[in-house]
Amino acid sequence: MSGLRKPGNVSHMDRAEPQRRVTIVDVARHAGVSTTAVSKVLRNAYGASPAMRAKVHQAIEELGYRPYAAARGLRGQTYTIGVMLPDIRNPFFPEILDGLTDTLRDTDYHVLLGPSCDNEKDEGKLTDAMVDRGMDGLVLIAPVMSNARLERLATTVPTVVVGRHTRSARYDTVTDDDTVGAALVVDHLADLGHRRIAHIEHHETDPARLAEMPNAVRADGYRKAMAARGLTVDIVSTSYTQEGGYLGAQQILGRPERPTAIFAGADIVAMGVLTALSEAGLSVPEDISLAGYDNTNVAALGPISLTSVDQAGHHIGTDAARLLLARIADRTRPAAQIKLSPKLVPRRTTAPPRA
Amino acid sequence: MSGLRKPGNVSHMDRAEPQRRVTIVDVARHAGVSTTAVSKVLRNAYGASPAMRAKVHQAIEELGYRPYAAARGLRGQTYTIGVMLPDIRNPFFPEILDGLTDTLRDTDYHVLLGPSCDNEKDEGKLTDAMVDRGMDGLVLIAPVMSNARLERLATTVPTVVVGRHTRSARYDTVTDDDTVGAALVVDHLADLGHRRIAHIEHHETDPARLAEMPNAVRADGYRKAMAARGLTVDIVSTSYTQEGGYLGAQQILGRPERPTAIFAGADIVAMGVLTALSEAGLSVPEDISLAGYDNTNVAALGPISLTSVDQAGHHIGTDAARLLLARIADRTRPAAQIKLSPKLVPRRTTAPPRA
DNA sequence: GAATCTTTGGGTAACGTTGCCCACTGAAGG
DNA sequence: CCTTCAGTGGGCAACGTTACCCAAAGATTC
Repeated sequence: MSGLRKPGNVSHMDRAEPQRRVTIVDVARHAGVSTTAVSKVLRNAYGASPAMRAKVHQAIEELGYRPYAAARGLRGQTYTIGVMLPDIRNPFFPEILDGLTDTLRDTDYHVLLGPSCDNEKDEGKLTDAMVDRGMDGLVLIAPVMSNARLERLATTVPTVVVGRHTRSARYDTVTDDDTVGAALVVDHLADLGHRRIAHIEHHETDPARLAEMPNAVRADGYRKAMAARGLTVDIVSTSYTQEGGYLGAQQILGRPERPTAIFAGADIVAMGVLTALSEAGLSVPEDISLAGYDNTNVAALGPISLTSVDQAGHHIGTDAARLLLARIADRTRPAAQIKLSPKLVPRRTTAPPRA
Repeated sequence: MSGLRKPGNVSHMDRAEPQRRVTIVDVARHAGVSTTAVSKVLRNAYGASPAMRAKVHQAIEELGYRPYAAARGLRGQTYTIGVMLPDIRNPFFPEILDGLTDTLRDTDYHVLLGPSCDNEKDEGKLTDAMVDRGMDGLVLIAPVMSNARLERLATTVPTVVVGRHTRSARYDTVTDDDTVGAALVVDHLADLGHRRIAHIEHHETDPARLAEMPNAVRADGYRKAMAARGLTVDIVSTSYTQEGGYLGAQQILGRPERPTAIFAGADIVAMGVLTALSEAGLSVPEDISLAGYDNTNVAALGPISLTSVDQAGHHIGTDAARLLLARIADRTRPAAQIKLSPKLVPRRTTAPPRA
């Protein structure tokens, strides 16, 4: 009525909810072809001529069309990878995540992360939620759920398990040799002259998981390495968190005979230990040596400079992504087990014990 | 053939892909009612008698039915909340996340997190992906995208913006007063006797964002507080990462006249600063004072004991969740702006300058 | 006792996409 | 000239769920 209309992008900003989503039907109409044709172009399936492809691509461009993943899900694919991890605060996991996203960046897949879940119930809820959302593949980092459940899950959706020392025909695994890693630390400390080396582990009671979870295997590696050196095992069970480290250290310091070195099962645990030691007025490594595990960024921090074990998180992530893509492409392929080797990174928190 | 069959849960473990998902149709048949009825019970909608509810619930139980969120998405709801954050390594964000998940725990909603995205392009991809997956609501933490895009996004899907100092009729916001927070630090240092106080900020050039992004507002608060004290502003621009802190500190130390205090715009930045200082053989706070921002767990760590500014991340998270739920329930409700106040937490990294 | 509500239940058409099929064309092969 | 076939395009029925209807029956009102 009142003069010329502007191309419409102004008016739609002022209305409450004017925009209906652009669908494949709109694209088809705009390009003057069938929806089937558009779908074929989208999935670059067989049966679309170059001319057709061009027409459709132009229409997609002009309309700003994006396929609706929720609808695709109903047909079987959502182009979504779900990642589950035990604790978002543990700085080791971002490394793995970076490896995953770097590898997945130039595929059609998107990565979505669940919030931290450190127990079987939360894991169940999260994996259910991911399956219910039609995710195409799952990466489970150090899951604690039962093997039966893991098998069942992997039968439902392509799955890669990271960190847990299991072997299954249904899912692939990427692990780092935690037995060797623990031995690296024990040997390092023993070589420095330490005899009383305590270990703070993440508590684990389930007999099945005792042989499988990275924390349990690490503790077992410690046990074996200590035994091989003829040293007495001294384990405190808390959790792989900063608080776990703090409490574990307090427990250790409360004893009549204090160890000369502490091997924390994870860097984040070592952080808590540092707080407890500092509160107790003990200095590292003069009064007590400390080693962590994971070689996270924090370990390299100047004032901390924590001796740790590197397990190449980024590499773990890229391997996991590759395995998952392969499994999505062919669900019947034989399951692969990738096992990586850890390296010791000595820093300033470990030194010979005071004479 | 060979003896009795076990109740079937063994055999299905051995086949490749036997399980078809239990659908609403199966439940309806099993309960002897219509699918409509089941749907009503699921959504506890009007028009289902108590007897009917009981029957359906029992069938759901017996069949182990879970609604397929991907299919629900096609009808409008996925019961999924998407969270976008700039950097998963920044220990401040897990606090917000905990607040979110705690509040959402006993609702039907699930939280899914995008991988870190620190630039406009990644943000665009992630938010598109979330919209395409039919998410019911989005929480954007310190997004850098343009205001126009933010408006458009919020028109498409219920959105809460955290940290960014914008006001819009389309989305709610939760922010902390960064101007005050910066002043708290400057005043604290100035009161201790410091005159040369440098600030490491997250680089920001876009004029629109200069007034909106928490980092920019923090820098501006620093500027104003310094001016109010008659002190000379000294800003180094890097990023809110550990590396940014490291590089920023190196830049500061390379100058002819060294400041007596550094105000890092985030705790994670302060961590990098600590490394650089330690490498330069400088001790904190004897040679130089250091303050961070966010009061993360690491700041409280014994050997670090970083003076910082607390902005109650958990509280921010619960507020954001509540606002989002309210907006999902009523998309036309007036937009709310919640502004929280920061508190200074003095620790051992700040002290009077050497005389 | 007729008219009007309220309660309870179900039928059905979407939502946006894809995979299976079939139809048509023109070229190659006998 | 008739068959075969690859290439190209489209019709259509799902996928699992929900919202909008309408129908039947019982309860209430005048």
